Amino acid sequence: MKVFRYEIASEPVTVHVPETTNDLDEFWEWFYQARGRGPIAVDTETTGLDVFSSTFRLRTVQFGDAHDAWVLPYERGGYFASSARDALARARHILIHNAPYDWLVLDRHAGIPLEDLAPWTTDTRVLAALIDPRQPQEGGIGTGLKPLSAYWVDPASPDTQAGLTAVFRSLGLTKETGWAGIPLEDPTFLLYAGLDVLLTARLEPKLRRELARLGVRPELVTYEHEIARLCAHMQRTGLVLDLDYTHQLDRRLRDDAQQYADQAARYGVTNVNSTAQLAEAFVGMGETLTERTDSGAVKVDKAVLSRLADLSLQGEPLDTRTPNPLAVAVLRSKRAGKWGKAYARTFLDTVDAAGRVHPFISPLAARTGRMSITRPALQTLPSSDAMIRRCLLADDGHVVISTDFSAVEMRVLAALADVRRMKEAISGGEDLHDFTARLVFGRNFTKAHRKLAKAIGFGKVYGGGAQTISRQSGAPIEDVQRALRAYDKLYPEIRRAASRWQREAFQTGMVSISATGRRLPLDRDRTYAVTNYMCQSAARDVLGQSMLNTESAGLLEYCRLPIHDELLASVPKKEAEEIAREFEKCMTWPLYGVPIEAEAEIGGRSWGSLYGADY
DNA sequence: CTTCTCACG
DNA sequence: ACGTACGTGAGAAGT
Repeated sequence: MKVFRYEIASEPVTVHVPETTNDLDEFWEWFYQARGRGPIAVDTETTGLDVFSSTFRLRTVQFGDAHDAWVLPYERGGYFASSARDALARARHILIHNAPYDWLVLDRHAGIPLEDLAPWTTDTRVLAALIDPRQPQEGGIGTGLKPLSAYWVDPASPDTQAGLTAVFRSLGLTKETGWAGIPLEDPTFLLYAGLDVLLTARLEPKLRRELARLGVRPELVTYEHEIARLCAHMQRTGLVLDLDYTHQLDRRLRDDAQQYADQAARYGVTNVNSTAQLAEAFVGMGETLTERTDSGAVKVDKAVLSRLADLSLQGEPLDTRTPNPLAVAVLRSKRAGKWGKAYARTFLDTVDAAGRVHPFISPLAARTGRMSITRPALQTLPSSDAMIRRCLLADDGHVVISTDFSAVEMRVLAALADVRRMKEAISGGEDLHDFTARLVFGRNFTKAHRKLAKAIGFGKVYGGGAQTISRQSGAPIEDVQRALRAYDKLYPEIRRAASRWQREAFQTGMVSISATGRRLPLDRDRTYAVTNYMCQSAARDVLGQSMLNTESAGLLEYCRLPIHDELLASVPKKEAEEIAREFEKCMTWPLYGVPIEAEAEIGGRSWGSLYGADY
């Protein structure tokens, strides 16, 4: 047995590393005693983050409480691996920091199903995010184990990740190769592996106490763990990648980017992504660039380039001037380059051996509680063109279904601010922006009137003023100001609620979301954003509740991605109609008496089929 | 590491 | 006193 002694918060702690079968008997003795005393912290060390790649390996599984950690060398197999598996199966209450990752590691590489582990897990990262969702750069503690431990457990707690990176370097390894390459006997590796569970075990009671002190409802904590499990479930399922098409697309985009870069080079631009070079070249061609960025540099973005290229932002010819050929080439090269690299290439880089991509779905990523999806960022695929979404497919024999909420943030606003006439309009089934336009501009309102009514609705939800609404919608500022006054008269509850919320936020530095009891920190100099925090966060919880409804209805196996106001699914072709109605039912329910409604769209085999692609 | 740009809801 | 559009992830350049 290897034994390391260390000190956390002035208390001695011990890290045990079993080396023989006899050592494992000692582990089991500790395990049963510890299980009787309370929860057991669990962590894993692995070869990397790419859980679904064929080269991924599970190296160690750690167990611990506040004083003892046990690092089981899973990689050695045999009794070491089976002990880790048995202990996980017999644990009653498990603490994990960032559980979705370890759930999926243990599910895929230790044969412990997510379904068996998740119900027994408390995720300290979830607890921390409910206390303060802000990242360090936003003034929060962050949700990493290191900063949380430093704040709640021991200011001197070691940065185990940074410490290991140093060890990697001394062994001639890098941050990328270190996790796979470091010998299983390395003392720093083993010590730090043990410290992570000791810190997690000590973090949990502190976070629990703080949640109680803040009055956070236990139901919210439970709800967030359920949502985390559903997200992990979707991540495990993943989406089928059309490999042939994606390879072809990857090549085509690379060729396009190169071809248009070559065109740009004829005008002296060697790098289409260099705004400085572009600015210089355009000035040399006699163009005038007036816009500046925040830091005072010449702004050369898509809007500027499109104007020079005589194109609308959607890429349609405007016929207002002679198109600048450099601007046209740069727009095309940049788009092809980015779409190729960020999407097509990332799909191919992350696809597993079975041909599926498994994006990281982070259930509590944004400070409003919104979920985020990374690697690949499937929430941000281009929607103006089906070419990228066309890469992703429903399962064999399935079709895609996308079920969207209808104007969910406006409905949430109507519910939270109790907006009488808005609620009447929604309940009456009338299109909300039509309704608003009719009451503000009269019976014969035009399309432009509806557009302005919609823009004002957005302005309310985002906390914007007349100037921004005017800029965004293109309507003259006077018209916007007049319409805003009429809007406030029509829906007086919005302004009243907004100032009430702002006052609260200013006094407490906090926004509290009534539906779930979530609390969000808001800077005192940004209280204008309070309405957005309310709407965005409550809408996220509407999606969360709807996801739980889909599980209750037996639809979880079909769910693929949550996209803020939409659930993407893959369902058997023959049952698509029926299942689509089921999804709509799960996502249609009243929030404080306001109907939240959703509409399902059935596509073909590829996600792109919902965006105009044939297949 | 910061800035700029661009994709989404 | 006044008004402020919100929230993300990601690539590339430049410091």
